[in-house]
Amino acid sequence: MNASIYPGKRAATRELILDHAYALARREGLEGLSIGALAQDVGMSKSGVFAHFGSREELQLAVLQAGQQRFLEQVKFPALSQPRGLARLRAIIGAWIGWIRAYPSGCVLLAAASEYDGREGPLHDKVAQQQAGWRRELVRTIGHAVENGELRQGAEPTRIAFEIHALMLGLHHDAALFGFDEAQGHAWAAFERLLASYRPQGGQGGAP
Amino acid sequence: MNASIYPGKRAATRELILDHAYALARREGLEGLSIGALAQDVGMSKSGVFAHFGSREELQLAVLQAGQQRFLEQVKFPALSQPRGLARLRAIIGAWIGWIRAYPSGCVLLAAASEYDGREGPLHDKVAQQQAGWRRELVRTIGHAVENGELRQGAEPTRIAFEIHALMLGLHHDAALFGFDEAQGHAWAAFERLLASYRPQGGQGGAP
DNA sequence: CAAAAGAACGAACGATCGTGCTATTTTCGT
DNA sequence: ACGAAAATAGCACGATCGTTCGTTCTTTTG
Repeated sequence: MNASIYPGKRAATRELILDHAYALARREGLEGLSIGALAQDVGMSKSGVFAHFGSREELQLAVLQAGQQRFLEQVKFPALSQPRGLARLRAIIGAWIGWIRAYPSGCVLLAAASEYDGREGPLHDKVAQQQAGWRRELVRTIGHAVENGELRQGAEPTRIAFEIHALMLGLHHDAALFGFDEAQGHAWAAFERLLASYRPQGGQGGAP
Repeated sequence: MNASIYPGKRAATRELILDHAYALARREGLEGLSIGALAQDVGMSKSGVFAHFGSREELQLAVLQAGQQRFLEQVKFPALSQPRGLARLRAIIGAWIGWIRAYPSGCVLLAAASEYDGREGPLHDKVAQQQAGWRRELVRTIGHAVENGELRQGAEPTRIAFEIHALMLGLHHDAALFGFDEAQGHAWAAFERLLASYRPQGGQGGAP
């Protein structure tokens, strides 16, 4: 009998390997991820693991891809149920904070951004593309909020996206080093203050 | 004849090694710093380099210490010529931004924070202590600004320090991935908007 | 200038790294 | 159930890792 469905064994064990690889990379970083340790963690031979990716770099790229998919599934997609604009932005931030709490030892994608920002090669390119893509998503949602009149006319979505992303970096940093709870309070308050200062009619700052 | 002064040869070559180690760690991260590569870079033998530190971990700790000293010399000490409060805070931020521009491939201390925040051991402790110490400095200077009446009474220095630190993390992130110039513009504007929203009488947000 | 002290070298260690190969086992269509 | 095909294991390779040890060169001291 053949109870297995489409994915087949190859894709299934590949997913299994990537699960373990993702967990390992969370602790050791993408650059600290070794095939030997991974194989032992999965319970396979080195060559068995290796054969699924063909090179260490391909494995690392696959981990990055898997991480991105998880991030989008946990942070972006749920927020799509909210109407475009401020509500969706709030949903994204909430889910993003939840994502950071779920991985207290650090987010693989962010760690990779820090590891590869100064080098060149496929890993750098992948990381840069991921970060740029996510930033674009943020900018688009903020743009919708401006179009809706939920944020002041003339507010620069690019600038606001930078500030929001910075807050999440700060939360990630503080949560890992000083504890999540206090950092979360700071981040939420800062986010609300940020929105307040970009509200229509109110607030200050921005272009002179 | 003995023209050499106090430091002696030992301390001198130790400094030389740390110079190269710091530069290497900037590219490869503290965890990617290997004694062999370092020795080749300095022009010494592996064992010669090794003898100066006794272990790789001690070398890494020494690099962290050297990085901290450079950071304080370039960012903190020059700002001490400014009067306590907002002026000194502005000087710190300016110098900090200059520090980030000077190391476009990434700051060793920040990279180390990202590398070791999820582990345990002496390196984690050192990184955590450094970050906590610097945060305390920020909080103190912001506290002076509040005492001076330059920031609104009741403003939480801890919270403001979180936001400012987050902005610098955002600048560091964006500068490395998307280019310094645009990121610098965002960071400066965000910093000024942040100060504006915490000014006495004006602004909004904060405690109800 | 000789003797003591310090610094750097060179070789070697066991371990692990990523990556090829060749068997062996497992899966799957027929 | 059997044979083709895919998946995994086993082994070996050169390289590099951190570390140790004994030797050699350089500096400082009496």
